[in-house]
Amino acid sequence: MPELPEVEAVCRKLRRDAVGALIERVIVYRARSTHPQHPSELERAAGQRIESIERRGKNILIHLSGGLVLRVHLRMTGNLFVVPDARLHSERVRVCFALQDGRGLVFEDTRALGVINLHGTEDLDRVLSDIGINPLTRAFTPEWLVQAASASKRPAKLFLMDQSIIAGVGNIYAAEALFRARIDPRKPMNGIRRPKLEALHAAIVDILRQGIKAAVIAYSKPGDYSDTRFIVYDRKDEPCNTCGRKIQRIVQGGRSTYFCPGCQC
DNA sequence: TCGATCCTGTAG
DNA sequence: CTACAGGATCGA
Repeated sequence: MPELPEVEAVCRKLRRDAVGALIERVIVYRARSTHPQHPSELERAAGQRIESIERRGKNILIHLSGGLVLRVHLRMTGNLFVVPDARLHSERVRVCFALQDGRGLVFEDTRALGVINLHGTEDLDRVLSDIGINPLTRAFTPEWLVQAASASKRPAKLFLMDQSIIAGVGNIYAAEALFRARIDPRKPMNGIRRPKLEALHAAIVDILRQGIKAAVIAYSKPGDYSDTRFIVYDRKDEPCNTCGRKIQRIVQGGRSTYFCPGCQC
């Protein structure tokens, strides 16, 4: 489920629902979800108030009183939201923060690959020191991308998905941005010419912004948010909207890459 | 730079 | 049954 746009949607909802709430009790149902910390570490959040919500790439940072920060990574199937009654939630909930008003902030995660940790402000910086540029800030310019590209000979798709370069782009939006910019996902980054990189820059920003809009709407409704269709992602053997050739699926870095062999060459 | 690994669920 | 899933980390 979550790449930058979906994580951003989760954060916006939490700002509305969770900020100001007092954490009364922490219940860890699945010890490994706090890896590498011991579940008891999380219990230090009890008695603290939720002051603000921040997003760094795909990380959700919940700033608490007392200088503590909860860091949540949703990985593949995680979700984080407030339920009206802390005692009533699904069996997929790995951690529950019981709030003083009776509600619950729950970390739900079907595949249980997600992680939730508690940090002091010092070691938070250390944990996040490897995070790349925020593609939705003014620092992310075409010039920045040209520079970064010149320093990497990795295939374009893997470059985009590297969280230490650009923070937040994942498998779907990488594929979509490359299609929009008509770049072959296998092409070494340092071999892509400036006009293409400028197009890629615009595509990344556009697609993420549009993704946030869609995700905010999807997350505001109950139920299923996986009904969105994409231009190339998950469209193996379907005809390209632009040229009609069949979308191809290849594997890069152990992940599926979808692209149009006609448009992206 | 691979491949395995952490997990559960769904589609074919 | 197998393949694959919107992520990241680890060791070879």
